[in-house]
Amino acid sequence: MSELPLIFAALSEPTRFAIVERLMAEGELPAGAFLDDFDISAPAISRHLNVLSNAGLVTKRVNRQQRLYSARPETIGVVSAWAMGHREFWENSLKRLELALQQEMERK
Amino acid sequence: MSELPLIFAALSEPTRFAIVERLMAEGELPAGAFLDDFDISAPAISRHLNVLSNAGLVTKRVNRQQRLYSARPETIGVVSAWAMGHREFWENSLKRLELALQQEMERK
DNA sequence: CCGTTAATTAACGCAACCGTTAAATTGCAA
DNA sequence: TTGCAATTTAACGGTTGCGTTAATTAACGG
Repeated sequence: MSELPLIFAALSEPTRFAIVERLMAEGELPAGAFLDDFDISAPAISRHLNVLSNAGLVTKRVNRQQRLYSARPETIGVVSAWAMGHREFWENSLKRLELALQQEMERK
Repeated sequence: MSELPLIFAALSEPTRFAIVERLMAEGELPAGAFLDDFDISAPAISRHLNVLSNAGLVTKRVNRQQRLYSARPETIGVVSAWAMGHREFWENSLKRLELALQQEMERK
């Protein structure tokens, strides 16, 4: 029984993906902080945050009128652990990918 | 422009996730190889393989009557690279997770 | 050729997903 | 208590996703 499909489902929605990225970069933020990032209503944001919470990707903390959300490192770690578990499968390809990127950088 | 949500969407479906896992473990397999793994029809399998192909997770090769599918290391590498790009965010948590797992193993 | 095997495409139904607006909840502040 | 601010819940509608069966394509084997 793997929770990965649930995690992937939560991250498959571009708005939710962006929310998680921002939370990882900036740390704890109130729900309202995402209203300016996307052209969707507050209820839509709220539901996205709830989906992320159900997948274990964020936690909620109440402070005064605000609901403060944070990304959960453990769950991002689960994704990482899955990828690392298949490292032998993709590592050669990734080396080539990194090399290509590096050469691309140097060429500029 | 990130292709990650598309990749995550493809992996969010348990059947597709299992298909990718098997292809990574066993290498190239014909479409029919997955018929016994799940309780769904051949057309359903075919559509799942097409979704995986559109996300860049598998490639198709024709040989006689068979369509042989393989997992694409580069795309798994993209997921890995994303997780590694946020390593500083989750690494401490992952260490604790590994430690807990290790202690769990030793306790048995 | 003919029948079988392997797989896909077509057509359809149902459930889930994601958006909206309106209403409800909760805390704060005048 | 009145009202505002922050967020969620309720109710509804359109689109997408995933399954089915039936039909089609393509290649092989007698």
